[in-house]
Amino acid sequence: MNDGHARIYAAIAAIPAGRVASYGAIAARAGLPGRARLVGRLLGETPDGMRLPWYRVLRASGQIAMAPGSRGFREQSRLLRAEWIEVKNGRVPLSRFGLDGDLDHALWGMPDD
DNA sequence: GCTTTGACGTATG
DNA sequence: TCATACGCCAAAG
Repeated sequence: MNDGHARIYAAIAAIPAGRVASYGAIAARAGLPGRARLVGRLLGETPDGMRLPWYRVLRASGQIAMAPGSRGFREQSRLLRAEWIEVKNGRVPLSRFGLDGDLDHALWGMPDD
């Protein structure tokens, strides 16, 4: 695993519970602006057993990236709702659950920057 | 090596 | 909100 992967994993792991982030935001956070696809590809390769909140990563539109109705899609919806994140038609309102949304959570929850 | 593909993003109409 | 176009780049063939 290279440094880019490690930073992407770190960025994803830094998303607070009950919050979601976009692929682009993760890439930027990992120091790889414009490499949103790299984040998606990496998650596609990530084994299910990986201890990572992959389900908190959505498209910039708030849409779940995986095919509607697929196994991953339903699993992601389930995990999100388990954290009180609202999922309607495969989509999450970023205005409320995004990192800079209305909820009174601390941003990123990571004090190291 | 070249082409295709893809858990994406932004701009534009 | 939907569609189209273009940028991006690592893997797979």
